[in-house]
Amino acid sequence: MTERSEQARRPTIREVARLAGVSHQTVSRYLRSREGLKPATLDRIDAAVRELDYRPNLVARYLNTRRTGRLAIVMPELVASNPTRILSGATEAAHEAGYSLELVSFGGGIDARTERLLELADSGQVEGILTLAPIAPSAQGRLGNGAAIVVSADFDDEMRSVGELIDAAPVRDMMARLADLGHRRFYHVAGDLKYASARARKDAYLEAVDRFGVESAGVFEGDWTAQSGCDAMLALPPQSLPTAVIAGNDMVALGVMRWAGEHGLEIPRDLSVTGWDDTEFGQFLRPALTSVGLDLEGVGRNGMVRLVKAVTGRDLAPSPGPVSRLLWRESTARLERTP
Amino acid sequence: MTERSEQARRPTIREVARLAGVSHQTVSRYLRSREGLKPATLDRIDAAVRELDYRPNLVARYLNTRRTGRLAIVMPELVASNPTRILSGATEAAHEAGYSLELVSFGGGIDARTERLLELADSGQVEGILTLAPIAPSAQGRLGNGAAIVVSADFDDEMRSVGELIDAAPVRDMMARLADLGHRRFYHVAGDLKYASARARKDAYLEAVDRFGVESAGVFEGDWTAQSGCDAMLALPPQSLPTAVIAGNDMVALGVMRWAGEHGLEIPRDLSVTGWDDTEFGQFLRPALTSVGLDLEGVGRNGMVRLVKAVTGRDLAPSPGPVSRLLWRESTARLERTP
DNA sequence: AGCCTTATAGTGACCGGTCACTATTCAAGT
DNA sequence: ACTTGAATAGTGACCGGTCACTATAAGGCT
Repeated sequence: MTERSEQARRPTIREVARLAGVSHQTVSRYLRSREGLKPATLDRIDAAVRELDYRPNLVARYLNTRRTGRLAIVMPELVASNPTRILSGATEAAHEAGYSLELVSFGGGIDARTERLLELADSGQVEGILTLAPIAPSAQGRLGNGAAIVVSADFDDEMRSVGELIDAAPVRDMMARLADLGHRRFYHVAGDLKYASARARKDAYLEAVDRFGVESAGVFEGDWTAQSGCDAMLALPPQSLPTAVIAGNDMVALGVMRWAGEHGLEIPRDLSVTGWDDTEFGQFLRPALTSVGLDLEGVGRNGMVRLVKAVTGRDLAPSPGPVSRLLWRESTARLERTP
Repeated sequence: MTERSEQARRPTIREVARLAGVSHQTVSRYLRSREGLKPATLDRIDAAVRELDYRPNLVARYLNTRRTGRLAIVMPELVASNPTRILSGATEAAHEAGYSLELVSFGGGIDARTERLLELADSGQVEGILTLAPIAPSAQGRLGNGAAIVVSADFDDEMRSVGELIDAAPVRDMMARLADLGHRRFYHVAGDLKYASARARKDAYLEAVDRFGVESAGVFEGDWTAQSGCDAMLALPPQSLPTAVIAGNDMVALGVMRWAGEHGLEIPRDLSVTGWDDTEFGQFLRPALTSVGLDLEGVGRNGMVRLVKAVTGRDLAPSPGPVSRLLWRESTARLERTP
C-alpha cells in the first residue's frame, strides 16, 4: 500500500482563522494554550480545525521558538551490539520530559561522525543530542551554541569515558567465587579491545589473577563473537587447559561451550564458563549460563536524564538499580577433579 | 561530559553575506550550488563561512523548499523483536537516495499510533514515512497531502499485509524433508498469533500435516519466547510425544531444546527441532539449530526502496536475494527409533 | 455615569532561509 | 559606437508559525 503525496499544501493557521472568523493570532493562542479565549471562540476554532483536518507545522513553529520538542540519540553503527534496551530506557526518559526521541546512526570514522553530529546540532532540528559514540577532540571548541550535546560512551576510544557499562568489578566477584570453588587456572576471552568495556574487563581479569594468586592460561583477543570463543579455545595447548573461562560476553561464552561439547568436555564438571550481558538465550542454554546482568535500560535512561538536564535544566529521576549484577547459574560450579 | 547550550544564536546567511561583502542571496546561491559565482566571490564567501563556522539552518530552508532530506521509519514498539537488521538495510537504501533516516517508535494501540503518524506526516519534518506497523483504516482517507507513507507490515493485524516476511513456505519444505526422514508425528509451537507471520506459519503447518499425511500432536499458542517453548512441551502428555517440533522461531526452539535436555531426550536422536530467523546463537548451539534464514536487511531495504519511489519517483535497486532460505543443521535428523 | 482594570482579540514584524524578479557588468556581434 | 545577451549579483516578498505590542470589550469601583 503506497500513498503518493500530491503536493496539495496543508491548511495553515490563517485559513483556520478565516474559517473561524477570527485572526490568525487567536488561532495561534488556541494552539499553544487554549487559555484566555472565550468558550464561543474556542468552539468556532475547534470546528474549523476539525473541518480542515488542520495540524500545525512544527517546522515553522520552531523558527521562532527554537523548540522542536525533539532529542536525538546518535549511535556509531546500527549493526553493532543490539542497542534496543538502551534505546528503550532512553525513549522512556525522553517521553517523560515531553520530548520525542529520534535515532540517528552515523557511519564512518570518528571525524566524519563528529562532523555530521555538529551539523545535526546546528541544523536546528533537535534540541539536544545524546551520543553513544565518542566525538573527536577537535570538536570540543566548536560546540556550545547549537543543540546541547551529551556524550555517554561505552564506546570511548580515548579512555575519557564516563560510561557506566565499563565497570568490570563483576569480573573480580566471579573469579573470587570460582577461586573459592577450587579453580586455580583461568582463561580470559576478551571482547574487541577497541572497546573500553573489553579493556576494562581484561584489566580486571589480570588484576584478579594477581590478587587471588591463581594461574592464567592467557588472554585471547576476541571480537565479541561466538566464533572468537571457539577460536580462543582452539588456540590453547591441549595439555594446559584452564578450568574456568571468563568470556567477554554471552556470545563468546556460547562459542566456548560449543567447543567444549565438541571436545568431550562437560560443563560445568570439567570447565566453568561465565558470560556477560545476560543475553536472553543464556538462561535457556544447557547448562544455563552464569552471566552479568546489565541495566541497559538504566544506562539509556541515565544518559537521557543528563541530556534533559542539559537542555531544560529539569531533573529527571535516574535509574534506581545497580548497573550490573552477577547472575550465578549452572555453567559455573565447584571443581570436582583436576583435569 | 556535558555541554550546556548557551543561547548564542548561530550566525545566519545575512551575517555571512555582510562579512563577505555580498548580498544574502549570493550566499544562498553559494549554499545550494556554488555555480554561477565568480571564483573571487566564492573565495570571499568561503572565508566568511569558515570564519563564522557557519552551518545552514535546515529547518528554515525547509519552509520554502519542503525538502528536509529526511525520511522516518516507524516501529510499533522498540522492545519487540530485534529490528537492527531491518534498520540496517533501510538505512543503506535511504542513504543511497541521499536521505537521512530517522527512527521513531510509537507506543500505544493502533489508533494512537496512527494519530501520531499522521501528525508526523503533516508536521513537515520528514518527506516520507515507512511504517512497519499497520495504520488504522480510519486514517486511509486522511493521508495524502503530507509526507508520503508506505506501510510494510509484518505486524499487520488486518491480514492486508504485503510484508515479505510472512511467507511460510519453508515450513512446508522443512516438514517435507522431515517426513522423508521418517518423522510421522509433529508438533507446532506457534509464535504470538497476533502476528501475521505466526498465523501464516501455523496455517502452513496445518496444511503440511494434511498434505503429507502425518500426525499432529497439536499447535501450542506461544509468544515467541523460549519460555513458551518449554511450556509447550510441558503441556504435552508424556505418552504421546512428537518426534519433530516446528518452533515459531529460534528462541522458542531453544526452549524446546532446554526442555528436552531436562527430560533426558537427546536431540536430534529422539527429537528433531526447527527454529526460524537464523538468530546468531543458533548455529553455535549443541546441536546447531536448523532454522530459516531471513534477509531482514533486504526487507528493510525493499520497504525503503518503495518509500524512495513514492517520495522522489526514483527507482532504487531492491534486494536481490530470496527473502528466506532453509538452513539445515544438526538439530534435525533421520528418525532412528520410535520413542 | 465615568474611570480604571482585566479579559479577549487583532496588527504587523520577525525567525532564516529560498523564490521570482530586477539590476548591473562585460564581452561579443553588427 | 551601440545593441544584445549571457553571466553575475541584488531586492523584496514569502514559507507558517510566534512574539511584542496595540485595540477593543467587559466588568468593578467610586
